[in-house]
Amino acid sequence: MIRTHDAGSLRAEDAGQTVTLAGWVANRRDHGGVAFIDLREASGVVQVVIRDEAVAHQLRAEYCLKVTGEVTLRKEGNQNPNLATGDVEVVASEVEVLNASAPLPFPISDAASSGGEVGEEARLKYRYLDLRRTAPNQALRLRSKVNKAARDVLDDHGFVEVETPTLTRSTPEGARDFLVPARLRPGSWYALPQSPQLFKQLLMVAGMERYYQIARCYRDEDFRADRQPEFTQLDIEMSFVDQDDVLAVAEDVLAAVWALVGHELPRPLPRMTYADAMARFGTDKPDLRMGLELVECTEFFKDTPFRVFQAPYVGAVVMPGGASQPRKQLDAWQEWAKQRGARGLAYVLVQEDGQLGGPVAKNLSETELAGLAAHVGAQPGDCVFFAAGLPKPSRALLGAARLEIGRRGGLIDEDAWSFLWVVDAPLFEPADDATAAGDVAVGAGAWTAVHHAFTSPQDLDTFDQDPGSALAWAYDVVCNGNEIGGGSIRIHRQDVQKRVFAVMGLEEEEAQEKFGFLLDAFTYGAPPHGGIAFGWDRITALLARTDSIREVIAFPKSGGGVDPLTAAPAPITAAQREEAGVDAVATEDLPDPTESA
RNA sequence: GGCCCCGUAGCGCAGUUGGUUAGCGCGCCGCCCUGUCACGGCGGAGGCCGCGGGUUCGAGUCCCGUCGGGGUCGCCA
Repeated sequence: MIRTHDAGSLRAEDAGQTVTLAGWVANRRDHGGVAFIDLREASGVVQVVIRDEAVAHQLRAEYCLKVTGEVTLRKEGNQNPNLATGDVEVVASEVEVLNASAPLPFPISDAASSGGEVGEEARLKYRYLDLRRTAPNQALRLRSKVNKAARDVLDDHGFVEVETPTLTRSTPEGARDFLVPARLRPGSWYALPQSPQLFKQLLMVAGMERYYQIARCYRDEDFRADRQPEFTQLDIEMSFVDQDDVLAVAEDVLAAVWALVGHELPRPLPRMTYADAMARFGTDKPDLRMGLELVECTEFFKDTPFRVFQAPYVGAVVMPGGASQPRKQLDAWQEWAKQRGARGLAYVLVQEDGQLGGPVAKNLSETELAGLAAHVGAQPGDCVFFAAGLPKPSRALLGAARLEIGRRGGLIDEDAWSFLWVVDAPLFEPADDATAAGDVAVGAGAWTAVHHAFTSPQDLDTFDQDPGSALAWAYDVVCNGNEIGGGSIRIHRQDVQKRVFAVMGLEEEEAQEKFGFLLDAFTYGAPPHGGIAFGWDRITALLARTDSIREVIAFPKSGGGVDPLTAAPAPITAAQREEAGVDAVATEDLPDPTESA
């Protein structure tokens, strides 16, 4: 090693030692005859005193230096309490410039960051400089610790870490695949895995019994703040388990990683059924850092004269203190609702005298006016928002309104951690729901899998008699309103799998074509198994207290899937096209799985 | 794909109702400075106002288009 000591480790008791340090110039204060350098490296910062003006004068920010000198106690009054090393300084006897630095595109030193936050575009283009800065650097170090914590837990539980292919076969489920041309088989393509789902099930057939992997996954979809084209899951699968076993291991992992930020997970984590979550919070990932539940009003309005409320579902959410909003703000709520695809957001204002105001009130009956505030739990001064129509979209709107109310009203405790399991998810949803929404429905039947096609029904005897109300052994874990993991107990019996495919209208031949290798594997004594996958980027972002997963990814991509640093993706040469076989004409077109008869 | 916001010096931003030479802070360059730690002082350089078109006597400013970035809805089993 070039250095003998870590700069950030020097303390008063090191005084008198001669040390050699190596690091970067974080800051320089040149006084002519004496100059001070804040030398920064991974362990921290220490002040270096340089008395040779000729040496000090040429130094600039982010020069990479080797410094030899004596650790000395700072004179009384010269200590810097803001620095861990603030009681000492290193008086340089020799300074070697290991490498000079060009002028920086943006400030790196924390002290120099007075000119405001650096834009993300600039940061990502020079990510290697961005990562020299304290906060981004710490985020990656945290991620490393998170990985280790999870590995330690799983290792203790006898898990085997297995790597699965990233060049694999396109399967028709889920998102759009990233495709890679196969040079040796012109016209054929690999797909990058959307998750290791099929492989981890094969590993259960293979007798690994307990598998995990910090797995990179690829989905070619439009981006969001919480989405990258490549992202990471902590993927887990276990044999001979039921739901409680998987949940227990998952809680062990979560407890270990949250312990890194000093939070003790309340175990066991609370559980809520999917139906409950939807009814009470309008979402399958409720944020329980605030109260304020949706109130079911369908029954209350069953004889209503108000046409809008003569609907299969009417629900409400109360905005505390919302009655005093100016008209302009109430109009803004309408705009907000319209942007989410709703017609609007009906509201009633509970005046201080208990009378109901707002445009909706005059459409309601005497009885309704009399009982409404009590039914929804509104106090004088509150505003009550309503949604009416089909249950699912209406609840979704109210659920979103609930969160918006929480944000605007500061009702969310930003320091809190709220975890819960959402269990008992439905096995199927109506396929036209999914297709109407643009989903790629697997199979041509009336039903499509909510989780995925290999998720086990809870009741193996009756699930196909009434698919709409069949429950699955499927579970999601939610933290502060984010789905941070989800999984299921899988189907391990071929007859059950066939019946599930049948409900989804998937012909046997078609199923064989698409998942034949998995179905074949299951014929050889596949064990009962199940697992879970955690959204590792989101979990790390939560732990780092940052909103964007880009902050915890070393080299993230920006909006259009572009890496601002390497400028990938990039055009290829004609020779590359030719060699890769990109333009090879397929001998026969495969049928489009989205076009169903 | 829809909607919203943002593109002005290396970075962060201001720029009035359309008006003459586009500013501020930080950074950068030069000189000075022996106890600073957001050091300080003096001087200086640096702009196709994202790009293209239009309106106008005149556009950073208004209009249309386009590109890039961020957010959001759709989408993401």
